[in-house]
Amino acid sequence: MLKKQQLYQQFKQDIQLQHWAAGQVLTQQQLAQHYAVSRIVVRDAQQTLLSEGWLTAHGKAGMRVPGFSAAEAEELAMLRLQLEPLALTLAAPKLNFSQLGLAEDVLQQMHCGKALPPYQRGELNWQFHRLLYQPCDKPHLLQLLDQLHQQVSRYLGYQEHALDYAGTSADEHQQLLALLRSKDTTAACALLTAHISHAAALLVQYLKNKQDA
Amino acid sequence: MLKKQQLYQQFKQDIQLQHWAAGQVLTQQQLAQHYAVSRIVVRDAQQTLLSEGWLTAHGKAGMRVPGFSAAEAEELAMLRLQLEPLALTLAAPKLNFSQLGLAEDVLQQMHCGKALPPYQRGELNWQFHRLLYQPCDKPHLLQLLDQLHQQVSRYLGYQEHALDYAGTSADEHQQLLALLRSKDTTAACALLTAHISHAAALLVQYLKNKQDA
DNA sequence: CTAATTTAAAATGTATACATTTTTTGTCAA
DNA sequence: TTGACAAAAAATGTATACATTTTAAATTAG
Repeated sequence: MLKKQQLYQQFKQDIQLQHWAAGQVLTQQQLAQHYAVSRIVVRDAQQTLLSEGWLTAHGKAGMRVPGFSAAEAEELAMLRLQLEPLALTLAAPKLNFSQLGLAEDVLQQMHCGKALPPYQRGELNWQFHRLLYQPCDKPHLLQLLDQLHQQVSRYLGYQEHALDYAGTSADEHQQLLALLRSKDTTAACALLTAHISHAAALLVQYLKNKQDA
Repeated sequence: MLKKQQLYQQFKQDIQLQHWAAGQVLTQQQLAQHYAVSRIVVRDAQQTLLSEGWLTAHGKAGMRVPGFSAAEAEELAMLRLQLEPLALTLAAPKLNFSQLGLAEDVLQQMHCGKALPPYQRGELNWQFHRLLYQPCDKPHLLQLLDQLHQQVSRYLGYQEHALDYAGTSADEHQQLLALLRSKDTTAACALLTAHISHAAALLVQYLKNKQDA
């Protein structure tokens, strides 16, 4: 596999697991040495991670590991609420049973085996949602959603530790599939909206508490 | 100035002016030679342009200059309509007169001097809108909008040649400012929606005609 | 002691050279 | 002729070396 991609994944995962502290400033050389690759490889991965929000620019030299805030979590939820129901509305009429089957497979992977690491859980969760939106056939919309979920997944470490949300989330996912199978697009979108709001509210609440302490 | 940024701007502009034909496949070496820089510089610019949609991937080697389609123009308009009124709603209450003044300055630059090249006209147009949205204080929303307008600006060459829209557009911009000055957020959003729809409809119509011919 | 300027160190930008992968070309057998 | 396979060409990935820019430190003037 390409070193650039290896580093990209490893580094992203390390940020999510908070092996690099929020606020810390990192240099290309530091990372090149730490991960035992040349600076070129770091530069390539860096640019991608910057554009995806896993890193933020820090003056002209260095990149900063971004922190977490309730305000940001709230904004991301707002944007999801603005775009995901739209995607589902467009996609629902075109969803066939084989696609719903794929989504169900992902769901099973997600909830049967216990104790998945956060990055894997987040990956599967987005795979599930993505499969439902895919048939909307709007590449730019799907790309924006991919980006948003990159951001959201930064917070998944928190959700994992703080919230006992897995059970409710599983139920909501199953209900969503049932509504889509019965072609009740309106109800599916309403449920999706509630699903996103619910998850976001818990996360925001947790972050606010943590902020006070 | 950094060569990477020089190349980034020059190349983007060349694509917009269709000096590189849509569908054409370009290699790093080709571009490095053509623009007289090293491949490293091309790689850096390439990655940015890929993530912004000015180029698309083409297998494992080479990058393709993307084409234009009515469907894509329609999708971009849909996304603008979904996000820009939201941004304006959030920003309008916080807009002060000095900010509105800045916007008016941009408008003057845009419509007084005649015959601006397309990339400059597009830049100013987005500067105007961006100034109005800025106070919403939602970095991710603003970032998504920046991206969307990168895409839209790819089409600006067409708008320039095909549509005699400048007059109407100028009027709508002035009206929008007036409504914002009088703190009529609702009306401003309605006008913004009409403004985006109007411009998009003309562009889509033009592209559909061209597609038939 | 503060602030400004100079100097050294460190970090990033860029070019070149080499390695690996991918694409194309050409050959041969069915 | 067609298709599979092998070899050559071309393109991208990666490392190293050097240039430029940026940051930090040190020095000196006020």
